Amino acid sequence: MSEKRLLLIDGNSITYKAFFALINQVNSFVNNEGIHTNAVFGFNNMLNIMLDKFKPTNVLVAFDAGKTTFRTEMYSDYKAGRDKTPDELREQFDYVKKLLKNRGIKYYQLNNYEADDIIGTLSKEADQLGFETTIVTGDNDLTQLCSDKTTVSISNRGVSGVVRYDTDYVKETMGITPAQIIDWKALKGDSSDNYSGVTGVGDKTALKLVTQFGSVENLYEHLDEVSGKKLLEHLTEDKENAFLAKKLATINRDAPIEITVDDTVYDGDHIEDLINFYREMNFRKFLSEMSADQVETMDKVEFVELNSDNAKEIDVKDGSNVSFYLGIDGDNYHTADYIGFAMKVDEINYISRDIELLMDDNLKALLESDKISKNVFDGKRTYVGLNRLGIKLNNVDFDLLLASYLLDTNDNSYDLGKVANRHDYFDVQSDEDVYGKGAKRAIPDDDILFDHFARKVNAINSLKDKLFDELKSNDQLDLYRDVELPLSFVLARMEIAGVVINKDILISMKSKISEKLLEIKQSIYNDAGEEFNIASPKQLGEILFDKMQLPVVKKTKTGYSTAVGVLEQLAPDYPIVEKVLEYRKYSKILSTYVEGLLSDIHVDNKVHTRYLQTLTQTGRLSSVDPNLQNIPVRTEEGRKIRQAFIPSESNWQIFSSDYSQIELRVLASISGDKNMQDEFIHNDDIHASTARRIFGLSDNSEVTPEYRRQAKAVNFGIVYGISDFGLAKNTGISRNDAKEFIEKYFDEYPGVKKYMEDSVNSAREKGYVETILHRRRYLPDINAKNFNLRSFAERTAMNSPIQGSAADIIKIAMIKMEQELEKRNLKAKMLLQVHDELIFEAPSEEIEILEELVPKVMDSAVKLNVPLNVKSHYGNSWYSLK
DNA sequence: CGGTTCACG
DNA sequence: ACGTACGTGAACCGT
Repeated sequence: MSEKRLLLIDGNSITYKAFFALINQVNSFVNNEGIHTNAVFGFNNMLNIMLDKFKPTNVLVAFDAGKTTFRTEMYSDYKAGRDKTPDELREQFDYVKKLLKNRGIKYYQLNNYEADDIIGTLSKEADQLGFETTIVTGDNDLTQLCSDKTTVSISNRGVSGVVRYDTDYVKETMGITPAQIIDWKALKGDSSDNYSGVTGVGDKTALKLVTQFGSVENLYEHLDEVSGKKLLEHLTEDKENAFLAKKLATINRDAPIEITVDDTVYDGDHIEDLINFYREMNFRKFLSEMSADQVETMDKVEFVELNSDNAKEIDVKDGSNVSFYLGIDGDNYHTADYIGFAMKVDEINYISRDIELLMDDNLKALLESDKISKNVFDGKRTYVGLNRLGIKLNNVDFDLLLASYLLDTNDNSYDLGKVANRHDYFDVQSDEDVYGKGAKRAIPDDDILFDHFARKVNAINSLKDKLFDELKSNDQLDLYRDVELPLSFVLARMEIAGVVINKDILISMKSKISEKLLEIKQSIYNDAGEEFNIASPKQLGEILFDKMQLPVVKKTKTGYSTAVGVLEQLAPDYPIVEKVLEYRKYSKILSTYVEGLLSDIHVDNKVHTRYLQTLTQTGRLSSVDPNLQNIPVRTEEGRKIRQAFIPSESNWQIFSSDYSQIELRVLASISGDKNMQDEFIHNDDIHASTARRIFGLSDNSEVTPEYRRQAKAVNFGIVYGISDFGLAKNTGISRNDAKEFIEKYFDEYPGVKKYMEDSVNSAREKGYVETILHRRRYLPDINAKNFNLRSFAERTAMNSPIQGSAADIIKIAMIKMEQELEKRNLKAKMLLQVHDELIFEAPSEEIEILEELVPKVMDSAVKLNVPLNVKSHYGNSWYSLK
């Protein structure tokens, strides 16, 4: 890389691009003074990418000075007819310039000239001085400036994706030199700049002419060589136009600018001003990304290092409140090492790396006390971490992570610093900034670590009142206090309990399946005539569709699709495809479930999953390390995996209860649709009833399995926020049929139709939708101009309250269930939750009790306008539930 | 690290 | 005309 690197940015063009790339969020990017900030934000994003990639020594951003330039003198309609700049954008130009100032970047504009000319003039000087130059812009005009030393990056997708043009690239893609782009534009004109070239000459013809004649001048000297009578006529008639257009298209590389490359030296961010500016703009993202330099601008924090002596002296009165943070080095808190802890008591921050201090009587009693309340970040993590030390965390009042997630499901990072930043609290950094990331990650020395920990407990402590106020004004305090907070500890205890896995079963499955796979693999190689990686969609596609010439059913962005649906269509005619399907099925079972599960077994022969309580956008849980919410059940081969999930004691059983059609029942209840409600109240077969309605059959008539299957698909579609296209694609019926089904459905269930419309309308007005317990999901795209984004938001508006309310219901059931087990002194333990299903282990003699108790608790968890229905099963393993 | 595939509700 | 079913996690490929 050259020592001298100049970055030239077309300020107007990039600001425009940034504004329209983030147009959907224009209303969520508003600072405290009501100024829109989306273009400033997008501009800065682009800047970060270019600075990082190009590491320039010199930078200049050029702006257009005004409407009139030497080009408008030449041609008064130059750039006429352009849409007026929106007010929301106009107000941002001054802030882009402020941003540049604070980032230590020069900018320049010159009366009578466009940004292009400034860039052209400077890049010429830079070329002569031996600079390596990169020009960043949003439009293609500047590609004429490409040279050996100068490349032009054109942003396409939003502002962060760029296409890089250098001389070779221009030659390769267009077959002409960068300078000839001027001649090309002279002939074809430029509609966005509002000048025409030669009538009837577009991109293609212009390119042909330039390739043949080299320049406009040469073309007009050899008009006799032009083929085509019409074309010749047009060229002759529009000669003047062509020469004018060439002048307009030519960037002036000798503009009378008053700066030189020497004036563009880049000296880096003005940290303090930049932080203030980011705060003024509400740019939490950039603030949180700032380097350790930020620490210097933050107030100093005091802390006291704890040791075995002063730890005994901490005296906390009953009725008081402390903030506590337990540092664990990694995601998996069941096994990861401890880093240390911090505790804020009466405005004093106590810190230590010595985790054993927590096990001393004094601190242990404090954490276990039901008289002293605690504030934490991620109570579940803290509970499990302390449990490993034999400490039972008690009386948690505030969980920053949980509260933040309830306020906005997007504020769900497991990094305390990032979450605090999102609530405008900036006196704490993210772990990534303090520890580094990837291979460089390391726990720092005491002084840095203690400072960071002290800031963490400060952040927890400081945000408590603010977040409680916000929960209250959202009407979400009950959801927090009665559901999510108690649930976090129910989940902690389920995770700690774990599930016993019979290793021997998995090991024997492993050898059987491996053998089978070897067999299938050989047979596939035989059919293909060569060996290849069957697991590679690319290689498989080449074998099937190139070498063996199978008909192509569907393509993906990157090549042939080899998804199940595609292969299933081909399977009847091509034995190799059938074998590939077999291979896929067994290798999935082997790698994800047999080998995957084996590698997740702890020393106690159990798997201890982690439920992510603050991840999903709907309020559901998710499960990781291992994911126990997607253990196979639909095919017999896969289902056998469940044989390995067994009770922890002999003579115990696995017991499971699940809600039937909980989402449809929720829909019937919240939509108020009388017809659907009646069907659930009468305990009808809902899919059969739907079939009778949409196919116009008489009441109580037999419903064929095919009709029922289609009606079931429609019911699913309704819950997902239906579209005729989606339904057609998923069921294989025609789009017209799908459309008719949906119309008939809405005729028959008018309450459902109204609910769908109301959901979308309410989302448009409020910007969010909510569940029966006021769980919120914000939908910023609901008013988007982009059809795709908007449609997606609309379907989400219909689906999220349904899926989310079902999640609310089972969460309440879980809390009540744990209480009931305790109250009745049962040995039974709740182990797993799979969205609409709770799984327990219990001594055989308790099964009878559970059969009555669990459904009772589950179906009375929340009072709906329709009954809930719960079915139970039990057996010796998760496989053999009867 | 994004794309594809496939496991679940 | 646009081009989609809702919500997840893990393994693997290939850049």
